[in-house]
Amino acid sequence: MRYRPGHKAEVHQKIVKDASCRVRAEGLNGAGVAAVMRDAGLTHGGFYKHFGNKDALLLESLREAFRDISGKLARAAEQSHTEPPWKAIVKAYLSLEYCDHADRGCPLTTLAPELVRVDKRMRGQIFAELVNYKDRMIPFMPGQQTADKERAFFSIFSTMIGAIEIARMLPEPAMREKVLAIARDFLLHSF
Amino acid sequence: MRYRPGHKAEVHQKIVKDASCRVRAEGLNGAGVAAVMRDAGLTHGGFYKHFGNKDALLLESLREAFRDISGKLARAAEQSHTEPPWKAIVKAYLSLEYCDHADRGCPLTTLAPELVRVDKRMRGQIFAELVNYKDRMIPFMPGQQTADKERAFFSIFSTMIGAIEIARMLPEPAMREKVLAIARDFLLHSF
DNA sequence: TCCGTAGGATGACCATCATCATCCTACGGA
DNA sequence: TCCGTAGGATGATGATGGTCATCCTACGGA
Repeated sequence: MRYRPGHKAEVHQKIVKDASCRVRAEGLNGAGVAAVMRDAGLTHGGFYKHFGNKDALLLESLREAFRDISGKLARAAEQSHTEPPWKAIVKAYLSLEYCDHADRGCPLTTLAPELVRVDKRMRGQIFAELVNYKDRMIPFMPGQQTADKERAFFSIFSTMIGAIEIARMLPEPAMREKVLAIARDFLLHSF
Repeated sequence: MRYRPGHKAEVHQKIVKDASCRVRAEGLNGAGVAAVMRDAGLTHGGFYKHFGNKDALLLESLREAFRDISGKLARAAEQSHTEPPWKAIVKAYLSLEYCDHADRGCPLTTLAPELVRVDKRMRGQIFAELVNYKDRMIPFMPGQQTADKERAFFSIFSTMIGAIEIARMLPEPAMREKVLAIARDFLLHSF
């Protein structure tokens, strides 16, 4: 073989990671085949040696995005010893950092409305990722019983997603930070 | 002239209304020139007799969408005599009706992430629409001073937008209604 | 009656994009 | 040394979509 073993897997992972950023930064069809391959230093033609079709890449890059953000949030929650884990998650999620760098943040804040419109086959897979995300966050949520935690999850994440989306529409950092702060205060005093 | 006076204005309005539904239902590039003109019973060629370019239509259809939803919400608020107006708004916004018919609902729930990515020129115009929307809703918000009402606006609308987006990703009506109910209860007991 | 014109239709152009057939190349095994 | 092949490159194809030049048509005014 021309390349050492494992090389293809590495390239594959690089493509997926790049695509997961692109898709979060520019939307579902910001991750065109040519653009994604260029990011990886390749040309568009080799794409189909790695993926059956574009949807396959889309699904993998979404999975990567969910894995990425849920990992980051879980880490923030676990490293917080002075306050409840859910508060650490709220503070991390509603930071200017994630607001201004969509490509590192939660895919729901950039893609939720678009994900509703993909074809049914893939919507099932995406739904599974969402359930996964929720299950990964539930242990950190406030409340005693699982039902309480689940209610908290939906309330908290709804607010955070909406707040980030509104903030991103505002032209000045100070305005964005203000909206984020309002949502943070609202949530932190609500449970 | 071939048509009675006012005919062109009527057709123009019809195109804009159709586009405002299409854009909410299928995203910014679901409102292609050909599709929008077909909706109006015309062919794609006549488009440029009505609009300078596609962005002009986009802007007009967004304006129409904001006008549409803020009118509906204001009406709901004003017709509510047994409860505070903001509660009527929350119940209307978080109804299965608007959840399942994106084309009649708030453009932010379908378009917010996409609007962040349009070119800078138009982003300014869109920001103005957002401010307009807020100013139209502020009088109905809970709180004494304007600052309180503004904080309430951002908290309430963040939660509502996020809740609708999450609900729309769920495959079954019962699941969607559950998420909407959670967000409703959360908001209605928060102010 | 007939001409000018507004509103719309036809058709073409160009760009972008997903997809894929085909070609190229350099390494490992024989 | 040399051949088979995996990984990637080139380039073509068809679809879609925005844009616009040009054509068509029927009404109002003279």
